[in-house]
Amino acid sequence: MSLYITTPIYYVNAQPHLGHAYTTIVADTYSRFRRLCKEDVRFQTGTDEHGDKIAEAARAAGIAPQEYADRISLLFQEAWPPFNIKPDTFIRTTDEHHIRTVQDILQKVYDQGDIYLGSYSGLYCRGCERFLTEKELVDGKCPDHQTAPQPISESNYFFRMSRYQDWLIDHIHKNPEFITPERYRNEVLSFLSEPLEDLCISRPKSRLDWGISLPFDADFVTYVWFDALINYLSGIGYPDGEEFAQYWAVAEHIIAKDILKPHAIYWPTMLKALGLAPYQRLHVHGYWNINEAKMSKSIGNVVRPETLRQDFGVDTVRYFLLREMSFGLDASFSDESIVARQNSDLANDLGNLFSRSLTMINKFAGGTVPSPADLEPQDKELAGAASHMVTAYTSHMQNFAFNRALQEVWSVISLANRYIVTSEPWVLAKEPSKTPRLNTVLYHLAETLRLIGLVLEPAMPETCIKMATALGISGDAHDKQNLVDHGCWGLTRPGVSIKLGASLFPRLDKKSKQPPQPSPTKKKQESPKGGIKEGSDAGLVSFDDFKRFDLRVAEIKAAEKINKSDRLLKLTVMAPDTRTVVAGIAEFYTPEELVGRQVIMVANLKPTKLMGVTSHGMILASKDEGGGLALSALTHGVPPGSKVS
RNA sequence: GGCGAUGUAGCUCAGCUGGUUAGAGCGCACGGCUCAUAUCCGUGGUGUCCGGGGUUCAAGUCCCUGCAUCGCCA
Repeated sequence: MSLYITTPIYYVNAQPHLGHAYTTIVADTYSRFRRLCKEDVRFQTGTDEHGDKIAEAARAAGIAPQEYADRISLLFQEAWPPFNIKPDTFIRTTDEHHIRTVQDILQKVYDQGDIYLGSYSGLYCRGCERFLTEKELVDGKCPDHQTAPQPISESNYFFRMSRYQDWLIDHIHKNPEFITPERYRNEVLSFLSEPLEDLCISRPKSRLDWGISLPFDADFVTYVWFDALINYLSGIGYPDGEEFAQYWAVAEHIIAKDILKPHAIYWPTMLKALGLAPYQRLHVHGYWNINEAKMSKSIGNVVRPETLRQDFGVDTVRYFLLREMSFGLDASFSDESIVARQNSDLANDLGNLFSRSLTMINKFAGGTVPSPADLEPQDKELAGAASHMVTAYTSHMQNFAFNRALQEVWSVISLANRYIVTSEPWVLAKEPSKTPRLNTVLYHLAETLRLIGLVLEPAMPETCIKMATALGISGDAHDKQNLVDHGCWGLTRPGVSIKLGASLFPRLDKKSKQPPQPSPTKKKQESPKGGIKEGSDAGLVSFDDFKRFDLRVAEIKAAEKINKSDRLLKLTVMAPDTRTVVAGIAEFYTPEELVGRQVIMVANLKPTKLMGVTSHGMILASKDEGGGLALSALTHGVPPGSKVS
């Protein structure tokens, strides 16, 4: 069996964040798992580089789009190796080969009549240079430019997606695993219960020229999906590459839920139009919330994978992400929870089991794994549990239930810790007559650890190398380990020498209780020498605490009363991003006198809904005894978004 | 507005096709051990299983309804 696994290609309008890291780590873990099953795996990731957001960002940065794309793409290429992730291909939509493939496919689909010229109409904002949806409008105006968008219609090319709707519904019904988990399959089916509209796949070059030219009309470029999705084919050499022949039939895509529709609807219909079989499975995962808030640039709580890695180490991050999220559902990230996982699961349970077992083999058996003698029920129980772990783990991994697969391993770790307590090797070691019994116990521990180290390899490759090395399996022998040949009990050869090494995982100091919403960019490691006790001076906060507040200068761009409220005003501020803030100042200021003012805002306050409007920050003001109110202000104007400290 | 999901211990969650005193991990309290990374093991408590109604001999589990949160669509 082979496997072709992909992550989405990441859009180069942002740097890698926790979500990218999760998808990619899942893909890598699954790749490693299938390789551990002796299968042939091809793993692809990459970057998506065309489109108006990129053209715009490049313009803002004063460089060419290609240069901009090169820069950000490089950040993605460099992000993965430190996590022990080595994709077989890193594809870019600006690759020559990709561009040619997209054009070939467009021509083919056009020739067979599935692409036609039609007209597209919508509300167009000249300032934004794009169509806005009704939802984005504020009082019928563009929130960024305060102008009413023009209803215009323009010619564009469309893909006849609707033609394949019935086929797709049928395919999803006949293949229950086509889209998993089931909730997303249901969502897609529900969407498909309404007639599909054809898909607009072009943009006139007069508006956007950063894209792939349509081969049959040089006045247009391809828009988004007909470019991006095709990476899955161009990356393996469609139409006549050897790898395409080998891997397309076994393709599985991993995505986050925000791009479900393109992958579950556009992509299969595109493939059908091309006369290709659809992919095998689509695995859809949820979002990581940060301290219960959505991760977003405007809140300023974006978590960078590299920061995490430096703070916690690769395998702790990999383990945490796989263990904490139930694949398909949202999960929440916080420094506290990752510290808790590291301490309890990794340091106390696994690390300590490993350390105490090896120490005992070293002390009580001269540093070699002894031969087991007669078995007692508890030995059989442990061996049975370890064998069962391998099969249960395998089936959970197949189903993308990484958290459950890991739980299976931890139930054996916990059993092994109990096994030590009940068999008391340190007591056995004191009586020479008990040596055979002692040897049996030590052998069982070594063998259990070998199997644990074997199955944990996909999730924690680095740790497993350390474990295998300590147990006398090193280098080449370790690389050749697999579940098929080495997944059963009893393969450790008595007499093999163990090597003591450093602890697998250090225990981390628990940070003192924190209110939610710490600044995630902050380094978690305080100087251990600092020694300042927090909370000992009632009412005083440390400078570190203060630093967690992100205070910014916000310029008020628009203000309006919120219906049904006497006190609340809805403010649109620039800091420098545009965001909505609700302030309880309507009794003191009219909307008109506020526009243009600069005030001080708490920029990383957890968003909250007031009278139905979500507020992303808090404006600072002072209320005097007489009931008056004065807004915070600066002595002279500064660039919006400047930091206040 | 339409469709759907979710609501279970302080926290995070598991509870398949309805069936004995509702579970796990973390946290907390107490006890034990000393091989080990102040680790490990044992014991313990708390739950109107979101509210209300219904079906059934029996409902956290099915049906209706209300509330809350979230998602998709419009």
